[in-house]
Amino acid sequence: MKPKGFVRRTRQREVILEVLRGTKCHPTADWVYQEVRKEMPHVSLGTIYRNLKTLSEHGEIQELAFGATHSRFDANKELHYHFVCEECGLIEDLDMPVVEGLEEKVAERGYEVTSHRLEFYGLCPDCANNNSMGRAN
Amino acid sequence: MKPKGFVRRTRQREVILEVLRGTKCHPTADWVYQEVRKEMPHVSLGTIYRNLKTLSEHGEIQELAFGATHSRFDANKELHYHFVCEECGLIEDLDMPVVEGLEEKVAERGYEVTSHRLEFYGLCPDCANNNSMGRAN
DNA sequence: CTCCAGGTAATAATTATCATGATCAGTTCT
DNA sequence: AGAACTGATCATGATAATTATTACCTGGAG
Repeated sequence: MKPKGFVRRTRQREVILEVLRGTKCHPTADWVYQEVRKEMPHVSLGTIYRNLKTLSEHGEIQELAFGATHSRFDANKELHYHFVCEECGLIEDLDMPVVEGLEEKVAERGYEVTSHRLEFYGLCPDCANNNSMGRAN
Repeated sequence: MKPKGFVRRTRQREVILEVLRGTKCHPTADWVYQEVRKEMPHVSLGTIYRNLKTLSEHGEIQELAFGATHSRFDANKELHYHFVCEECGLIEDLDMPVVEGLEEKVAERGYEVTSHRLEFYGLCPDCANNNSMGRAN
């Protein structure tokens, strides 16, 4: 969140952004690593982590922490909400409008609000069906 | 979330719950460990983790992941929202009412919603003041 | 006789380190 | 002006180190 001076323009940064923008899923650092390697077999995992952090500090992408285990990244800079399926782990963007007036309500309590996050948990349409009839696994 | 058979009632589990219920902050596993050790110097960190997981699976506590680094736990079982200060790391419960109709809106899209999470990010009242006048650090 | 605690070893994700190589703004040469 | 040179810095790749968490196993309590 703190744009430090200048960001040098490098090939690996470009590829990482490309990869992120080219997917609708919300990949982990390792997934990005595997993808970038297809185009650039010698990238280092450290470079992936370093750039993902840099990019999110500069607001080019969002870093999301759903489980505690690993972060996920999203090239969609706009504020939007997510659904997390507790069965299959799917994470999807929700095409619902941003709830208005939320941040104002919190600001009234003395906080200086810069953003908010909203996530829903449950079963995605697929898992909901498979579960209602006899057991998926 | 899946109550498996029976939970044996042990002293360490009691102390862990006591500790969690006796704080308004949202401690990490390690913090809980330190606290429990004051009363029970021989607890194992593994026991802390095992019980925190068991307790949250049984709905006695909530497990929260704010940053990606480590989980935090909350003895408050009721649905409520949080504020995270990006300056000092403070995490606080917000005493604002649960937003109605949210989960229904998502359910209309085919999902089976069981819960949701809402978090606000920004500066807490203290940090907001220190920052507006000349620099805290 | 099952479940749980302690202790330790093992994983998994992420971050730090460090020598080498790439990138950039300015300067000189033509 | 524009091409080539230069030094300062920032980024990369490879690996080691941390950190948080989980797995394993043996013995003991309910």
